[in-house]
Amino acid sequence: MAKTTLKRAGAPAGAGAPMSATGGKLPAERAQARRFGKTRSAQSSAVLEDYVELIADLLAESGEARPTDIARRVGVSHATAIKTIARLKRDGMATSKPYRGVFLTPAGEALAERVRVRHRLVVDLLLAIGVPAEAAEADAEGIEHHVSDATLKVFTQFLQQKP
Amino acid sequence: MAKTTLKRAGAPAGAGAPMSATGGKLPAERAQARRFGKTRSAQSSAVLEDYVELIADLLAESGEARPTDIARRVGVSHATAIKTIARLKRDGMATSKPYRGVFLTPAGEALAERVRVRHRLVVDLLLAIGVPAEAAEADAEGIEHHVSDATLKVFTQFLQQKP
DNA sequence: TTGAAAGTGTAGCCTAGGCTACATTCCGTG
DNA sequence: CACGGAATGTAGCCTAGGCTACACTTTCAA
Ligand SMILES: [Mn+2]
Ligand SMILES: [Mn+2]
Ligand SMILES: [Mn+2]
Ligand SMILES: [Mn+2]
Repeated sequence: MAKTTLKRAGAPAGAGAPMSATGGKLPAERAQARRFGKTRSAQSSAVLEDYVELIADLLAESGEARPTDIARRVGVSHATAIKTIARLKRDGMATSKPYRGVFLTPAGEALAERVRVRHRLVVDLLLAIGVPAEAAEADAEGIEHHVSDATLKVFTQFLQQKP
Repeated sequence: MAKTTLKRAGAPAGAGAPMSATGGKLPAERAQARRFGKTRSAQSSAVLEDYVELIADLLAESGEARPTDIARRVGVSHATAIKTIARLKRDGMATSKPYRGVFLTPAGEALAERVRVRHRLVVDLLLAIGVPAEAAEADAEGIEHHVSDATLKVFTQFLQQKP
């Protein structure tokens, strides 16, 4: 086939930092990988966080949290909601008996409270810098799961000094 | 078993708004479901957006984007990277031939540019309100995928008036 | 020039989180 | 008190996005 032997481009041999032969992987690369990993891990708790927050809301509003109500509010089928509730139970966040609605364990309530506070803080910050209400609510629903404690603290300070 | 017939709690009959019998579902419920749906849809493009941005970076830095480099930067196995690249190709964002590295289509380059600008804007906003650099970088990696155009515009305005 | 190391690709497995279809249970009315 | 409709639960299917193990190709150094 006489394929022309293509030399690999870039990074010839001693490109930039010598990387000290400690097994490769420059610190900048590590840092980026760690950030992506953090994002993945935050994302993996996002759905459960939203469910716990929502269940707490329903319990506070009406005294019960039924799968169908949860499903309608989240916008998924009831079968999907029930499977997610099963994961919550598996993780010790919720309890339920057949046909009897869902309740939160102490761990679940604690998580719900943290998530609720964080949600409100994110919305308030977006509003404070001028984001329209509906966009703030919509964006916060995704953003909240990626806001670290350090960033959350800064949000709080910003909101205190502002008004 | 003599299970006491538990009456369902809450929402007795005429709770709050009459919901007009148009098939149920109060507007507030709809709005919340729509927000959750938006979040799900934003999330589903997140990984592909990050890959496209990263591939553009690698191409700019060194002229090539190889699966192993992508995998190392993202922090996943090379097999996972290759499968994601396959999705990018399926979606018309990238091209590649066996053993020859990955390139972006015009659509892929356009997406990369948008994602790059948005990423920077989110980081800059976090920095502007006082978030420490490393937290800003880490959180932005997740937040960016949930920032709407409306919110992005507000971020731009905020950054212009600030410094 | 050739062989070993590095890179690439494939196969197969797993979980999360969606869905539809169907079976079962509950509950308010007639 | 019996039904019929609503709610609940189960089964099975799908894709995304992780992983390891193994096979094949390329590249580079001896
Ligand atoms: Mn959320
Ligand atoms: Mn929320
Ligand atoms: Mn990202
Ligand atoms: Mn990014």
